[in-house]
Order: sequence, then C-alpha cells, then structure tokens
Amino acid sequence: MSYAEVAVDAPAGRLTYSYSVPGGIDIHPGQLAWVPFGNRTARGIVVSVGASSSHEQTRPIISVSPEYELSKPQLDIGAFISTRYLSPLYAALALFLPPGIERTPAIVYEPGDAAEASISRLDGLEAELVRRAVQHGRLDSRILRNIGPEARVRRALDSLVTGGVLLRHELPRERRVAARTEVVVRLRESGRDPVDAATTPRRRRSVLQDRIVSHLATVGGKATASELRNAVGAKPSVLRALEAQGVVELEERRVWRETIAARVSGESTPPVLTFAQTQALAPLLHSLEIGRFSEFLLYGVTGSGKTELYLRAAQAALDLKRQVICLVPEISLAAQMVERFTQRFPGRVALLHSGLTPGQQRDEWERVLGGDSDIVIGPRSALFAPLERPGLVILDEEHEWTYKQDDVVPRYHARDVARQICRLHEAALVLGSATPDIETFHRASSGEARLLELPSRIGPGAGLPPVRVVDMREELRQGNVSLFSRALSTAMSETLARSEQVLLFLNRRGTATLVQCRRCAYVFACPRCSVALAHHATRNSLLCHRCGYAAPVPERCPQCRGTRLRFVGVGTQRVVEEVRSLHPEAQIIRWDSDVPARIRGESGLQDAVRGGHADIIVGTQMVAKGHDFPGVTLVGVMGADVGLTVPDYRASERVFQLLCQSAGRAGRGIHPGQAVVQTYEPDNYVITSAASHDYRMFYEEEIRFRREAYYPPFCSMVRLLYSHVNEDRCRKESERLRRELERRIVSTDLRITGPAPAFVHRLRGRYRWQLTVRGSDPVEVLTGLDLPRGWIVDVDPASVA
DNA sequence: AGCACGCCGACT
DNA sequence: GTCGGCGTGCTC
Repeated sequence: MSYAEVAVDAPAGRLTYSYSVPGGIDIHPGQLAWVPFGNRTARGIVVSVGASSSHEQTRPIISVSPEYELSKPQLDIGAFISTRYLSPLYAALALFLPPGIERTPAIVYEPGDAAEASISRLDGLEAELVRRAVQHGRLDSRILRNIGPEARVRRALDSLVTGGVLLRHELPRERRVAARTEVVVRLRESGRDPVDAATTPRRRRSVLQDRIVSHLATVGGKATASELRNAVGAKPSVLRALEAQGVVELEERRVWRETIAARVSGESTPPVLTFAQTQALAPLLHSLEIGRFSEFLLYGVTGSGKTELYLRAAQAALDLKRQVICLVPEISLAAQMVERFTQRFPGRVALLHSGLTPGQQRDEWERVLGGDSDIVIGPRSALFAPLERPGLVILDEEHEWTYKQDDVVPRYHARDVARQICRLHEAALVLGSATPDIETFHRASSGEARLLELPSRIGPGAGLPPVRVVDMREELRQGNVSLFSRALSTAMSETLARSEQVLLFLNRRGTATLVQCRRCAYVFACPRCSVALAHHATRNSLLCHRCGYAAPVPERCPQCRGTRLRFVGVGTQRVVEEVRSLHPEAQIIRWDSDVPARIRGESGLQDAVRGGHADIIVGTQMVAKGHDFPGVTLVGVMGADVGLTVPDYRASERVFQLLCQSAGRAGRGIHPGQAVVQTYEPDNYVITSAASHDYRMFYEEEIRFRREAYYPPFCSMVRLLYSHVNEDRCRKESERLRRELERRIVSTDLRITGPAPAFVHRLRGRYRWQLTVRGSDPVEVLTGLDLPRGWIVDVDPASVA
C-alpha cells in the first residue's frame, strides 16, 4: 500500500493530509487530485508519496486529474511561499494551476427509489424539483438554473436530500473552457492535378460538392471549414461525404484565441545604444551568459531607455534557449509593454492576466506551456506561468506596491517570489525604477543587488521639468484662502492662454482625518508615536491609530496657541468647482475613482483628454501613473504633503514617488513643462528632494529614519489584523494575542507594537484592531501558531496603516 | 469552506 | 422548558 501527502483546498492552515492510494493508480508529487474531505470532495495537490502515512486513518484518493501537474521547481516555490507568508500550502501551490481549472466538483442530484411516489405529498417547489429529477434522470446546475430563487432552491434540495428523496453526488470535473479547433479541408491530389479534379466532375457528385471542390481549387487546394461555409455554404456533413469519397482530407487543428499581442504591427530593429545603456547592459549580459543567479537594480528616470535594456537582456536570454518573464504593476500598463516586446520578438509574446476572456487565458497559458511563447508579460500572477526554465525575470516599476498581494492568501510580494524563482533557475532578476523602493536601493547599496544606472532622458524634452515649491502658509498670511497659490494661478492662466493643457493632481490619502492649526500648520500628533492623530467626528476625539492613544479635540494649538483649527481633506469635486469659477471658459475633466470604471477603461483617460479637448484635468493618484499626455505642460500638485501624515512608515516613500511621477507628467511632448507643488511643509525632505528630482538625497534621509526607528530594511515586519463586529472583542482578542506572543518570544530582537485600531478602523460592519511584530525573523514566532478565526496575517505588509 | 457541537439569551 | 445565534474545532 502506498500513501500520499496531499495539500487540500481547505482554508484552515494545515500543510497536508494523508490519503491512501488505491492499487492501480500511478501517483507522484505534483499531480492534481480529488480527495474526500469531511463530507465533501475537494481539490488537492500531491506533494509527496511514500510507503507509510503520517496519520493512522486514511481514506483513499478519489481520482487523479490528467490536465496538468506541477513540476518539482513549482512545488518548491509553492513551499517557499507557504512558509514565508504563513499561508496554507494549497493556496500557495494553486498559484501555478492552469487558468480555468475547476476547483470544486460538479454537484448533481439523482432521484432516490421513492422519488416518484413522494411527489404528491411535497409542496410546490420541492415537487417541481423531484419531477424534473425524474424527467431528466438527474438534476445538474444547468437544469437548476432558472427554477427559482437560489437560496430557496438550495434549501429545498437540502431537505429532499435529508429526506432521502434525492441523492447528492459530487462529480470531479476539470476544465471550464474547451480548446478551440478548426477543420482544415484539403483537396486530395490522388495522382491528378487538383484543377483537373475540379473541372472534371465525377459521377454522383452534388452541386454543393462541386462548388466546394471548385472553390478549393481556386484558393490553392486548402481552406478551413468555416471559410468554405462562408464562401459556398459548405456543411460539415457534405465535407464528411467528400472525405469518404476520397476527394478531400479533413484535419482538425488547434487555433489560439488572440490577445492584443496579435494586433501589434510593425517590427523594431534594435537602436544604437547610448554610452550609459551600453555600460549598464554589459554586466547583465555577462551574468546571463554564465547562467548564475544575479539581481540587478536598473535605476533610471522615465524615458531614460530602460525598456530597450529589457529587450536586449531578453534577446540574450532567448538566444540561450531560456524564457523571459516581464511583470508590470497593473493590467492597464501591460499593453505598452506587449507592444514593445512584440515589435522586437513577433509571435513569441504571451499576455497573461485576469482581464482576458477565459478562452484567451487558457490559450495564452497553453502557448507558454507548449513552448510557442517564450516571453510572458503580465501583472504579478504572470510569475506563475508554466515556463520550463526562465532565464530572466523583469519587474518594471519595481517600487509599485501593487506587486504585493494583500487582499487574499497567499499575501506574497512578487519581487521576493521572483527572486526565489531566479535563485532556483539560476536566472537574472532585473528590477527597474526611476524611484526605487527603499529596500531595493538598500540591497543595491549593500551589494546584494548590482546597481545599473541610466542617468538622463533620451531624445526631445530631455531633462526633467523645473519644479516650483509654494509655501501655502505664506499664501494664507498674504490673505489668499483659495485652493490655488498665486504661482499656480498665474501659471494656469498662462498655460491656458498658450492653448496647452494643465494637470491638477490631488493627493487625497487621509481625507478629513487630521487636524491642523491654520496659523502655524502644526499637526496634532501622538506623543508616543509621532504620527498624526486621526479625528473621529463621532466621538469628537483624536486617536492614534498606531498605539491606541486617545485625547479630546483641543481648543488651542499647543505650539502657537492659535484657536483656528482646520480638518484637512479636499476632494476633486471642490477643486473642479474652484477652477470653474476661475476659468469658466475652460474644458475641465475630473478623473478619480468616482468616475465609473466602464468609462475609465483601458485607454479611457487618453481618449477623454484627446476627444474631449480638455484644457484642465483634475485627478487623484490615478492620473499620475503610466499615462503620457504630450499636451500637458503644467502640473499642479495640490496638498503635496497630505500623505505624509498617514501613520505608516512608508508614508514618505509613497509621497516621494507620487510627487516624482506627477511632476514627470509635465512636458513629455515638444513644449517644455513645469510643475508647481503646493505644500504646508516646504522644508520637508520629501518635498525638497522630489522638487529637485534628487532620489539619492531622499534615500539618504529615509534610510537614516528607517535605521533609527527600526523599520525595514533593518527588520522584517508582520502585520496581524483582527476584525470582528464587536469592538470590545477586537481589543480583548488582540491583547490576548499580544500576551501569547510575548510568552513565545525567545530571541531578543523582537518588538511588538499595539494592539491599536487599524487606520481603516471599521470596514463592512467589522471593527479592526492590529498588532505588528518586527525583528530579524518575526515569521519564526508565528510559525505553527494556531490563530482563531478573524485574524489576517500579512508578512512584509505593503502598508501598516 | 461547511458542518456539528455547545454555550448563552429570548421566547412560546 | 426550547429555539437559535454565535464561537470553536475538525476534516487525512
């Protein structure tokens, strides 16, 4: 007897369950299986096979799926993710499953022996269900679709099953979408010229058959069945008849559903590299050639030629018969990357993301599996494409926090998983950014990654736009209470007069939550945590979202004794109103999350700006990313420092990145651009370094703060978030966990913070409290810890606010 | 996830 | 007295 350890699709965090293997089944690690789990049939992935089991009682595996199996490297990466991010093993391994594979069995109901006889004593819905079950021999999801309200049907079925009238079965199933095929019809020569066969009709051939044969002859003897149907009305039955007569051959062929990659036109030839590009490329090519793991930070501003280096490195990897993964921060940015790669490597690029149709997803994935595509582009999930031996993994805009999955398990960071994949396959990891993540730049500084630098923009509009920083306190002192400084106001008028476009960018994080003195700009902060206190209007109090400190809303500013306080928070709507009153003739477009997603769409903003002849665009961080507006020559950043007060150790980093990106939107076309940054903290290093486009200055300040305050990269961090409808319970449970963790601590460098209410204090009717654990290896204390329901564990969280 | 069990408060 | 909401433990 042999036994299998199986990672089962069950939310509770155990690693594997043991099953016996029925004789005759050939089983090995990586296979997908169906296993009995409690009273249901669940998906499982076999992780090991042996002669004995780790559990006394075992039930047999139901079946093994033929569709796909995970490779050894994939099993290893899955195990890595599960351990590192404290996630169930199945969830980690499932990242590698083919798109559209079924994760639950089909449920069918068969009539029991007494079904027909019991119809008369049942009520309407139940009787109807049994009647249909008898009529069709069974009930499946298709028959049940339009029978009544879902919940009521379910309840009725449950009671019929309990009463023994119906029998419930769970049937394993595999694929949701079928492969698309087409039939190719070929005229057989049979020793004769095809034209001859077409012109000398044989006996007993119908008119339709003749038309098919002559059409085939005119198109070179070969056509698909659907072409023939459109051209001459050929029916499948007629084609089969012709095949039987030996006139044609039919061949079924797989066709791939296409994505935007198929519509890319033009081919690009490699341009001559600049000196800086050549310098940066050399070590990358060298490491690809020797085929050892190496990590690179490609640091260069937008427009400095990073993508060309990605393409060169990809070429080198492909020449070595290895594959390439190129990740982008979000789906909407994939299109540009697909275009660049497809123009250089036509027909070899696969695009993988959840926005494709299920059929497209399946086909792209299988083109990768079969080796038809050796370049994969997509968001973080593209990391799990079925590649034999990746040689190069690229993360474009590596600092983007979308690379961290934080809504569902496993809460992995694509950068860390990519690094692990590269280690395993001895591949090169290339992280590209104009404003690298502090942790990444630190890796480059310490030698863990190699820094490749592209110092300047190439081509027209080279050089970054000048940035003017405006002190809004001074504006106030001068009696300007408008949202716009005089500098921005003047610049707007001048820009509009030149018929150029203005982009007003509103940093809106932390709306209306903090309290500031109107006179000296003092922000009420927690005495223990030095972060802004959040204003809770319902309780009329100030609360620290990090440590739980609470205070009543004060009457006076403790710094200047001023009595005029303001509650910070301005929406795009307000900005639009004020712009309209200043420039009633201007066309204004508002662009934020209130704009319906269907309008925002793929290139929605680009179209809106061009089609709507917008003069002024007002938006939130959404407009700062990826979009290229050649007509914009003025960028106004409103409330540049708002994000700085968010109680998160990465608040500065986020604001810096956002400011650099926003300012970079100006002057991307032929006309020179400028940016105006409005702030209450003109001397803050985040503002000054962003205004002078000085990443290194920002980095030096920021890394000093991280070191002194003990934050990553000088420690690792885990966020523990508990949510419950009852707030008191939240507090008590998080206090209990803190005590439990303190008991478990053996190493000395661990620090626990909290419990405190989370920044998002209440979400969907549930309160949220949190703890953070910092140290050289905080995961260690949490491994094997059984947490009650309601806890979310987030290792290396994108945000602790 | 889904289910069974057991605990408390709100009713016939 | 019981019904039922909710917390907890278990599934190889």
